[in-house]
Amino acid sequence: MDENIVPDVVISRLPWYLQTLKQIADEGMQTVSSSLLAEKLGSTATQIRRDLSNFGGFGKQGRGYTIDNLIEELENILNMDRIWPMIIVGAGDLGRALARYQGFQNQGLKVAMLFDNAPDVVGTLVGKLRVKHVDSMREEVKSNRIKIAIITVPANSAQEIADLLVEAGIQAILNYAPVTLVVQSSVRVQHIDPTLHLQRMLYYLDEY
Amino acid sequence: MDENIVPDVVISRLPWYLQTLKQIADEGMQTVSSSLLAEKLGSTATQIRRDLSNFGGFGKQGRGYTIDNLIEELENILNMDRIWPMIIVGAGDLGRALARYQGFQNQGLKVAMLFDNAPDVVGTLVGKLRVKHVDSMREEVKSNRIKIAIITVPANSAQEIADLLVEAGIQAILNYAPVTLVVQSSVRVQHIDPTLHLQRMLYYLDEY
DNA sequence: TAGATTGTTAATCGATTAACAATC
DNA sequence: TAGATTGTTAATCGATTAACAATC
Repeated sequence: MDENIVPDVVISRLPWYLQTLKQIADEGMQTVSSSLLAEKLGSTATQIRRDLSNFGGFGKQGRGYTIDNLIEELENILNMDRIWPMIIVGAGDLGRALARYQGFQNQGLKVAMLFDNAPDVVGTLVGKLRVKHVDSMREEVKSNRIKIAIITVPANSAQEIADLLVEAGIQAILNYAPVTLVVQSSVRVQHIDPTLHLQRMLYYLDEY
Repeated sequence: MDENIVPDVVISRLPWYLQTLKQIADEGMQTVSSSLLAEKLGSTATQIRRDLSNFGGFGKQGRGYTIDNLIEELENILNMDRIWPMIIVGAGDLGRALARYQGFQNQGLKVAMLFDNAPDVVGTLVGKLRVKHVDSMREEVKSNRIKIAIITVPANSAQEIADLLVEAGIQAILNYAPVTLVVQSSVRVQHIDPTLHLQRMLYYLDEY
């Protein structure tokens, strides 16, 4: 009973499927075949079917998938049956933009608190959130059992913040600081760095 | 003469290596072994050596790699020997944050222009850039031979903007809109979507 | 020279794709 | 029923890892 582990590559594609399914639903469709979905995603029908089959048979032969049903199944798989409170650490341009971001709505996610350490920033209002001091962060994370943190502090303090967060019980980190964070393997880290994404594409650019 | 194609997985790791090498250089070190670098990256020595060997032998047996030299080699491979001008489309919270972002400095990248279509935004100043109207975008991209665009417009207009950009000659798109863009295969797209990254981690979270 | 570490080959592992019987 | 499309098995493809001779 331990070879039922679903590969992380598969997991990483589920939110992507979900996003496009919701879009198709908005367009008023009721069902999709794996091949239609593949077309919208720039993926392949076989891969989608194989990915989904890790979790059960959600489709019907000859008919495809009921969109609303598949959306619900994916949301359950991804633990989106509740709203996960998140904290943002760093109330700079990016941290504030993320605090105001509307895109987390209906995605099982919600920014609950925003922290910084600059005296002139702490106490100011960002959207509906008042910036709290980092000194209170450990306690807030613990007592509210918060599991997810978004780091938008400068590169040189990101690791320190990450250590503090992990110690306080954070299990998932979305890191916007341009450094590779080192954490214990039970903690998930996703690194978003525009520079890295752009440089990766630079390689393929024609000279002019 | 066509089986010298380096896999994209390898290319995607080079900016990551570069980032950490620069960091190590800042700490005053002169050389690194693949195993030390691997440790800093949470990668493996073998993978680093194999990745680099796609481009030549940059190290010396028994000694490792000269950091400055390896940085230079990677920068050349990634076409970072010049500064690539980029445009940002969408001057919302995120677009403005990116326009002011200092992290593109010394990375071969520079935000050259910022576009929007809202009358009350066009003409305003963001950092040192004045927001231009989207109507002039096609012409600006063409005449300045700009190859890279960052899209931060709402989901429902992202595909339309992408089509326009590709037609104007853009070859690389960093997409922050929460939709999968469909473009011809000669154009590179990287999708940055905090929701997708977060949901991917949700799967692994403990219940409480 | 002896020790360390590279670059590379061969072995392993894992992920994608093709194909098709099952079935709506 | 006939046609369409799933879920799954087996084949292929590609990427990672192990191991070691070459060499600084």
